[in-house]
Amino acid sequence: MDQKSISKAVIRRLPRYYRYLGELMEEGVERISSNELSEKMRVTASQIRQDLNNFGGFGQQGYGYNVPYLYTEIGKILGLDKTHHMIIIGAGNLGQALANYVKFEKRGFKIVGIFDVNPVLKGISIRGNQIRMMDELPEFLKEQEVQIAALTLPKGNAAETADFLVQHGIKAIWNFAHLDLDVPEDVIVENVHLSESLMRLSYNLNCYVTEHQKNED
Amino acid sequence: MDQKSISKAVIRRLPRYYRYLGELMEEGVERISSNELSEKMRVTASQIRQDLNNFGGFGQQGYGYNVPYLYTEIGKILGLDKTHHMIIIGAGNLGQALANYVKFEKRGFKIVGIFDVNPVLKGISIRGNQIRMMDELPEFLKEQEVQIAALTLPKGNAAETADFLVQHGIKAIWNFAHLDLDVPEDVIVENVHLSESLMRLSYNLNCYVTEHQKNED
DNA sequence: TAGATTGTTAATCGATTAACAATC
DNA sequence: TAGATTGTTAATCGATTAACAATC
Repeated sequence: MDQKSISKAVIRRLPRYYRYLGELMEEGVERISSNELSEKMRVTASQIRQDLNNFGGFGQQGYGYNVPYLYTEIGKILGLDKTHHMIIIGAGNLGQALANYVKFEKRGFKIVGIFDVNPVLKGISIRGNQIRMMDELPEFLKEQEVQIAALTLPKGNAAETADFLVQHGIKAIWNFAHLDLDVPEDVIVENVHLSESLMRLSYNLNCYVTEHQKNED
Repeated sequence: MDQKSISKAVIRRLPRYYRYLGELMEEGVERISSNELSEKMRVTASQIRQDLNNFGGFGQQGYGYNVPYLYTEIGKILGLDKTHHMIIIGAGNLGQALANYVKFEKRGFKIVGIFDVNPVLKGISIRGNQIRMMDELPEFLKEQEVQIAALTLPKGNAAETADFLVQHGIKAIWNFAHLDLDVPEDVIVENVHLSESLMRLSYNLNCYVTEHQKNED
């Protein structure tokens, strides 16, 4: 499976397919055609068929797609059939919010540790995980297998901390800090830049107002 | 200014330009060429020039771009020169994390209210904002001008609450709930789907492992 | 002026959509 | 079998990159 060659645009859409199929399953829907799904999701049926066929023929001519089967298969593609161990670096508000977020665990993302540099936070328990100090991290990573580190730190310490994580074997960083991390090629970074998202919202708000005013002139 | 015709890909990149220009300003850099910036940001110089020229000629032949000027102009395009009033709907962990996030206010996003349905939370103060009950919202929106509502609710109540917000005049929703909102055309929705982001990370992790194993065979 | 670098047009590349033959 | 719907190829559309004339 040469998954590497699949375009980012397709990957971006996969979790959304997964979500809609999950909902259909909850509704007890057994099968769906690309056409029906296209109406629900407001994308073209063509795109759905193209996207799915990157990974193999999940459908059947004259029938459509079997919902539970397709759901499971997309889950496998996304690696949701495996358990991933995750640590959270930075036990501020956002870090704690992530740590409290129950649903991740349902999808196989298990939070096994929370770290911070602030001694005031030491030992505070969040859903069974006591906050640890950063200097315990190297030892911790020797004992535990951890695939993912969520980085919820102020910009100032983030670059340095990311280096530290990489040095100690972390291969994937879920980056909430407002900077682009510079990591080796084999380390995966997924960015969540909340402030950029908010700026895009603001841009569109701006647009609407100007368009609106224009029409009134 | 027919901003409506500018592609989403360009808008997605604008906040990143803004961030880099801000950093350059802090470093005291006065001017930068598209070439220098392209090396820093790891995009093509051509793309930078194309992107910026969607909004007008900010540069000067033979000189490049004036950093503070360009920073200000992109800020204006993104609407960061205006103050936006924001309310947070859902005072759970994520809602509280957003409410505590100081930096938004620096960019002109002022949190003026936090709402929840859980009476236990009533009156708790977060950075000067007491958590209010949802039934106070209509009154509140009559008195205050609010542009943006951040929706940090469980999926179950989100659709209904979004309708409620729209009915009471909210024109932009920053949606953290794991569903696609169905709103009138003139209402802006900006989605932050954390679980989808995590799935993309997981996909790439998966990929790397398989590629890696393949090479070892 | 000469050199540098933009703004902008043209060429390329990739992603989306349309069409239809294959097949359940 | 006939109807439905996929998988897949071809056509279109849009976004990115390259090239270069304009100009500071």
